[in-house]
Amino acid sequence: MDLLQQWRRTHNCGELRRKDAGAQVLLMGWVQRRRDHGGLIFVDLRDRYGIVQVVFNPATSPQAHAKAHSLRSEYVIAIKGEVALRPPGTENPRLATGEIEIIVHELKILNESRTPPFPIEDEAEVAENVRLRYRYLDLRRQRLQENLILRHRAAKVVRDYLSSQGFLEIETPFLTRSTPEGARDYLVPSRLNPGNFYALPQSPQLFKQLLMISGFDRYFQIVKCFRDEDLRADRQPEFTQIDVEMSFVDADDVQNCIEGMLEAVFREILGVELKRPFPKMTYQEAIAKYGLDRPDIRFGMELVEVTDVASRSSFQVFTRAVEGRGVVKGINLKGGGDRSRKEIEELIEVVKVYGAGGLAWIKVDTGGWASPIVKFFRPEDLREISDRMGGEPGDLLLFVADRAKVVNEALGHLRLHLAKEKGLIKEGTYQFLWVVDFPLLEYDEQQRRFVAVHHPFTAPKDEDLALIKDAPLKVRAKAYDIVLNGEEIGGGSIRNHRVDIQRLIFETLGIGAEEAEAKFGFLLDALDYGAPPHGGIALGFDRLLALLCGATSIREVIPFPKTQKATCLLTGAPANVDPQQLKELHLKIDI
RNA sequence: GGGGGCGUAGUUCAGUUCGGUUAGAACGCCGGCCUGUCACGCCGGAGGUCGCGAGUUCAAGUCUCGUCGCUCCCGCCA
Repeated sequence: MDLLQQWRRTHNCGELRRKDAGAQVLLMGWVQRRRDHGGLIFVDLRDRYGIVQVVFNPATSPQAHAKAHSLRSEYVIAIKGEVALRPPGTENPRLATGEIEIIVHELKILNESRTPPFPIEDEAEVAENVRLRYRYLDLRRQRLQENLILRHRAAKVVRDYLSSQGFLEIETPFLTRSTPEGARDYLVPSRLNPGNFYALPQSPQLFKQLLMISGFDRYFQIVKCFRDEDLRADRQPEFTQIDVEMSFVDADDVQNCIEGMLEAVFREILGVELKRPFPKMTYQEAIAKYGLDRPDIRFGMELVEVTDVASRSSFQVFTRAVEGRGVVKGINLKGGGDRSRKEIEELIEVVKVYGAGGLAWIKVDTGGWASPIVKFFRPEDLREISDRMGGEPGDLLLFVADRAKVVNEALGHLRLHLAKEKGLIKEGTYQFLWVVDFPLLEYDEQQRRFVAVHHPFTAPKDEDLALIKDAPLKVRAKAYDIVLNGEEIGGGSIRNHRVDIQRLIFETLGIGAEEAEAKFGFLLDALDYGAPPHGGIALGFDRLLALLCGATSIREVIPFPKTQKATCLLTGAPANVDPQQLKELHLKIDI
C-alpha cells in the first residue's frame, strides 16, 4: 500500500469529458470493477460524482500495469495519468465520461478492501439486514447516495425558502421534560438529579410556542424528533420534521406559506410545477367520501352511503348493522363484474384487517343484479343502490356494514387496494390536499376520557367554542393536515394563545388544574404574559423525501435507520452498559 | 400485544408438497490464459452449523414444538 503524501485530486471521477482530452489528471476513488485482459487492464474508478474508465497499458507504464494486477473491488486508489479520447468504436454511451478514459502513468494503492459482502451496484437486491449490517457499503451505492444528496438539496431549499420569508432557524433542547399525552417518550436519566429523567422531544411543540411568546414571530427548524412507538415502513423511532411556527396568523396563512415552500421544493428538486392553491377538504368530507383522513384523490371510486336503503332490506347483516347504529357503505369497482366469486372472497381478507366481518357484493348486469344477497332486496331498492353508486353493467358493487369507523377504514383501504391492483393511480403525479376542520377531541374508550385528536394545545374553531361543555365531540379544531398522494406528510394547527381557553381544554381532557399546573405550568404562565395568536405545522421530512425519491420506505432516505425492533444492526444499539454507568445514574435493572 | 411473509454457499435463489444417493444454480471469490473491455471472455478450483435448540424417525434442509432475526400489516404512533 502507498501513502497519500503530496498527491491531491485534480478532478473527480464524474466530470471529465471529451474537451479534457490531453489533460494530465490525478484521480482518486474506489475500484468499481477490474477487467484484466492480461495485457490491458481496465478499471472503473468510482467516487460520488461518477465513474471513469482508467486504462493500465504495459507499454505505457509497466510498473503501474503490474501493480494494477493486484487491484480488487473497493480498493481505494489514486492514479496519475492523461485524459485520452477512447479509440473510435469503444466509447461507452452509458457513462457520462464514456467518451474518454485515463491512460495511467502512476498508481498508488491507498487502501485495500476485503471482498464486499454484496456488490456496490443499484441492481443488486440484497436482504435488508445485510444492507443494514454493512450500511457504510450500502451507502456507497448510487441510489442511496442520490437519495442523501437529494435530502441535502431539499433541506437547503427549505432553509432558503423559509429564510427568504423571514423565518429564523432556532434550535430547541433535546433534553427536555416528559409531558403526558401523545407518544411514549424516550427517557434519559439525569446523573446530577438521581431518580429524575429527561425526555427526548416527540416534537419541539412547546418550545416553538414559547418562541412565539418571546416574539420571534416566524420560527422553523429541521429537527430530529423521538417517539418510542412501534415502527412501520414510514415510522422510525427518530425522524426528522420540518417544524414551523408563526405569529399573528390564522390557518390559511400557515397553509399558504407551506404551499410556497413545497412549491419551491418540487420546482428545485423535481422540476415539477405544483398547482396552487392546493385543494382543501374537510375532515368530515374526507371520511365520508374516502373513508380515511388522508384521502388519495388521484382517482375516484368514492364511498357511497346506502344505510337508508339497506335498512329496508331483509339482509340481516345490513339490518343488524343499522340497528346497532352502524352504517352501510359501498364502493363501485368499475368493470369488476368479471371477478370470480373466489377473487371477490379474497377481498374479504383485505377488509377483515380493519375489523370488518365481511364484504357483500352485487354484480351489475344488463338484465339486473347478480349476487347471493339480491334476494333480500326489493328490485326498486337495488335500483336505488345501483343508481346512487353509478352502477353500470359490468360493475362490481362492494359493501361493508358495521360501525362507521370500521366501515370507513375498511372501505377506505379496500379502495386503495383495488386502485393499486387495477393500476388506477397514475405514477409520477403529485396530488396535494389539505384536510381541514378536524375534530378537536375524540373519546378514548380505554382511558374513558376525551383526548386531543391533534394535541392539547390546538385551538377550537371560534364558532364551536360554545359547544365544548355540552357537545365536546362536535367541536372542530383549527387543525389541518397536509396530504400528498394519500399519505399524511404533515399536520398543524392554530394554538390556544389565551390561557383561559387553554385551561378549558385541559379541563375537558380531564387534566385537573393541579396536574395542568404541575406539567404544563410553564406554558400556562407563558401564555399569561402576552402570548400572540400563533400557529404552525410540522412536516415529516423523511416521508416527504421518500415520496420525492419514489422510495417505499423512509429507511431509504435515512443514512443509518433502525430495524423494526428499533435496533441498529451496524452499531448494535441498544446495548448493555457498564454497571458503573448504571450506578452513577442510580439505576437498577429489573427484568 | 396480534396476524402474514422470509431465513439454504459471500450474495440472490432453487430444493421443503409427498423425509431417502455426495444439498444445487447464477453472480461473487481464488488460480491460470488473454491488448479494447465496460455484466469482458475462456479453462480450472475453493466455498454450506440449510438461523438456532429440542423432538419424531432407521433417516430431517424437508415433519412437529420452541426460539432468534429481518420485513409488511393491525393495535399503538397527541
